[in-house]
Amino acid sequence: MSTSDDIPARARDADATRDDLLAAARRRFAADGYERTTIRAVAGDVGVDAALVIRYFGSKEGLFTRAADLDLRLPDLTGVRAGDLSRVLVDRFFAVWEDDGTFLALLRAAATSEVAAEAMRTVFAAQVAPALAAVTDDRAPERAALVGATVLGFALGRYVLRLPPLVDMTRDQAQAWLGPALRHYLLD
Amino acid sequence: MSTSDDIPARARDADATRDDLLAAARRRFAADGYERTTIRAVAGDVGVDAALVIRYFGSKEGLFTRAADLDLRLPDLTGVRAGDLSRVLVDRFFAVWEDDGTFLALLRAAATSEVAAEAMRTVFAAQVAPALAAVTDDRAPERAALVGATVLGFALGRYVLRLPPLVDMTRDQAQAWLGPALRHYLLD
DNA sequence: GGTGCATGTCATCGAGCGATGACAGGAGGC
DNA sequence: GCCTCCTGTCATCGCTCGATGACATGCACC
Repeated sequence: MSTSDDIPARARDADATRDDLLAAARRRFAADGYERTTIRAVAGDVGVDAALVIRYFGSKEGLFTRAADLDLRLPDLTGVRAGDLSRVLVDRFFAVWEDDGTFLALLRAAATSEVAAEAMRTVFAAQVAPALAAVTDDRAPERAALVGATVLGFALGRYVLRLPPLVDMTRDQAQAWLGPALRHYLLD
Repeated sequence: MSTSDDIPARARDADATRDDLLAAARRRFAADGYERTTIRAVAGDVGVDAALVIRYFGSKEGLFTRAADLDLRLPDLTGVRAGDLSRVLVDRFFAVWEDDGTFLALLRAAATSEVAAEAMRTVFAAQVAPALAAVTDDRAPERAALVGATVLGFALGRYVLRLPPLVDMTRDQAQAWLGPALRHYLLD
């Protein structure tokens, strides 16, 4: 009896535990934001003691930094025809926002945390602006920022504020609405 | 000596104190977000004991609700020519965002607080959608949400994330960029 | 000029947080 | 079979926060 009803016997594998903690942290940061997310809750989700999180990531901020380390995997836009640009970008948008909580965690946290805001600026400078520079003639940083603001505004409305018209919108409808706006920012 | 070096002798005026507390709360909520704003800090800004805040507003959430009670003062758009619409809206945008911290407080808080998100939804339903319904033929809620997402995205990038290209933009430049996008959302 | 209520203060509680350091236990090397 | 790290736990600290209720103070009114 003492051996048969044990907890599923979590393997003593530090790497796996670290990955589980990062996944749980992303979910919590995305759902609750930075301040309301507690180390105890993240550890509890994984079934581990809170002190272990500190040991692995040093501090709550260290955990967040690792959990919000984010890669948009924007494709190379060189050679993509102007008419297809917005379609590619909106597709990418949904992949990033709906299949993984990382970006939502970063957005929620960025509203109140300067480190998160800085991380967001870095994403723009290192990923968005270079990708868009391949398809614009001039003012690439400005265009990238406007495209980013559009995308972030839509994500804010749909996933954070949950404005009903945006929540109910299908991907195709979003495509149809956002497409012309993105084309304007990229090409006009 | 005991009477000459007193503190400026705050008058015992409950209404004035309440107003001061609300103004201080707006500044704190706008700068720090909901969780990082403490009742003690707000009371300290006004030079008053924290217990008084509870007495006047019941709780931290009560204080926030009152501080974030917000009026966009959108003008009546009936009869405004299509070509002037976006100009009117962007002008209003800057008035709301740069002259008063209320909306910024609401945005920052909405990222992590459900009550704040609900307040934001109410602003859309009660103020933005009706105002825009006067100038659109159909799908007014959808158009209002898209206009709102545009405006919120721009504000997020400029005031919260402080993306350099958006921070450096003049009102006229913002006008020129956002205008066609807003026209698209309103009229296409 | 004293009395009573409105205004504001003080001391304190209980809870939850991040973080620390000492300890336990299992797996692998000799 | 024992020793030794690596992995994870436990007890606890120190702090801050929101909130409460008893107390002090000043103004208005009679």
